[in-house]
Amino acid sequence: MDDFAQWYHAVVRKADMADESPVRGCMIIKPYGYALWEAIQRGVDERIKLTGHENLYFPLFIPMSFLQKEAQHVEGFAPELAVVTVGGGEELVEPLAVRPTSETIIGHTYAKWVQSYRDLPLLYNQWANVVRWEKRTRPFLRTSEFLWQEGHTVHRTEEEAEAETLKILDDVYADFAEKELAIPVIKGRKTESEKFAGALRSYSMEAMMGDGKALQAGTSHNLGQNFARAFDIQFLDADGTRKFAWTTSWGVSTRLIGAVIMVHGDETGLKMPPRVAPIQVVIVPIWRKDEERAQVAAAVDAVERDLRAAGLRVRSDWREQTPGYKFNDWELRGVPLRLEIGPKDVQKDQAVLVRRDTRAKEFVARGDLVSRARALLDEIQQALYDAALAFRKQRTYQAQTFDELAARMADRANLGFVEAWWCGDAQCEAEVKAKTQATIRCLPFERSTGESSGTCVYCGKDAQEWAIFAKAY
RNA sequence: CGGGGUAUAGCGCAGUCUGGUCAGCGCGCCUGCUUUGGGAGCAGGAGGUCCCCGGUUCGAAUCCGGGUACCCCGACCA
Repeated sequence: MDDFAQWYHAVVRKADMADESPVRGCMIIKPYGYALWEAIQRGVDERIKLTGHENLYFPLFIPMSFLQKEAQHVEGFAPELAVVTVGGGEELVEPLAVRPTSETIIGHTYAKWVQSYRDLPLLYNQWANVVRWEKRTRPFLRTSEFLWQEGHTVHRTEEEAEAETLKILDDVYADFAEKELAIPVIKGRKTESEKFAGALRSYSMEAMMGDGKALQAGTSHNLGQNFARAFDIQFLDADGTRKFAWTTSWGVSTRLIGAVIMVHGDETGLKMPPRVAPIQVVIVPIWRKDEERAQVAAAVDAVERDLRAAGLRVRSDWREQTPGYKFNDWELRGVPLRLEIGPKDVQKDQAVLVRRDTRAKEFVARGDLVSRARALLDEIQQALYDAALAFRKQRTYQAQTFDELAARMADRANLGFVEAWWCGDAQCEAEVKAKTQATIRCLPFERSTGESSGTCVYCGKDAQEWAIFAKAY
């Protein structure tokens, strides 16, 4: 794991998650990777709906003029736009941008849908692909085209919009990341320089990867009235006056797949969190002679049926390779539980269960298999979370001075998060970034300090902001 | 967009300096037999625009010129 970047690429390829595409910066998501994405979609979509939102779909193409209506927004996205100028062999009167995100086209439409305070709130979400022309890409972490969901809501008051923004971060994103992906996250507010182009305030959940770098795993933005003003989203309030609405937007993407890989993986390969694992239990049959194969096959079929009936995602591997090959192969793919059945097991009416995370092996009586498998999957889910949290704690430091901060960021082998006071000045933030490559990932809601103020890690002046500095993906 | 590097079989590479048995190796793939509780063995086999264009030469993967693509480092990254 010395070269984390190399390890990451190798795992993505060997675990059969993705393939390279003929188009620069784009990727082909293969079935095993896409199955993980589908599990992510299920978990996130369920929570989005439980919090009162509905799905809809907006077009891929956005008139260029729309993007230009919000000054900061266009400034933020202009460099990475893909633009269509020809359609049907003819030059377009107005070029169409391939959506980098849909605030503008949705804002344009919401202006028509919102007339009265009785129309509010509007709580919609879409699952879509977006395109951002990136200079440097990495599978799942940053690709020119990626899949995501983007929620876009409209509210009557600032308080309501703020509450929505935070609810998504807490009840949808962080809840999903921690309970399903077994990834502990730090929730917090983005600084002015790190916030979404056009937002009033941005919030994010940050996770620590296996190399100590931070990954923004989900963001939620209170857009204030910026887009409402740009697109004229107004409503007649109960008091008879016309007011600009308050909007929010929020998203998680296929980047979460990269997070799963980088948080849980080890020298052997992936470790899929059981709750989202495309395959939770893989059955490897073992036999020598033909009559053994027949007996083993009967046992495997019966076990497979039972596990499936219990709601588990199971696959039996009848490929011609040797058992040893299959063990390694499924460990590389991160399947949480392996179940072996051979002639000896058939005779004893048992099976062998092996955990991917600890490789602990146990013999389980045929009748106890389902309950034992379930229990082990729960244990693995918890163990992955615990290990990730322990790692993050071990790699989280505090710094009083810039020298301490810089030293931490220079220590590659022990890279991690550094917590420190910050005066709030963007200049200090920029200087730290220029000198150490570390950025303020967020101003965490939960502070690991009892003090309410201190001195800025860079300039030494009075500081009220407790910040998390880290190198980021 | 700056600095460096690479391009030869599906993947990873050798060969290039010094032009001529250099179209090669490992893995993978196909066929057969033997195997199978931690990455099997043997035998046979398929697979190439040596990135592209042009030049030098009797002869170019190899030398020269131009182009393209990709990788690494930096800058950028809502």
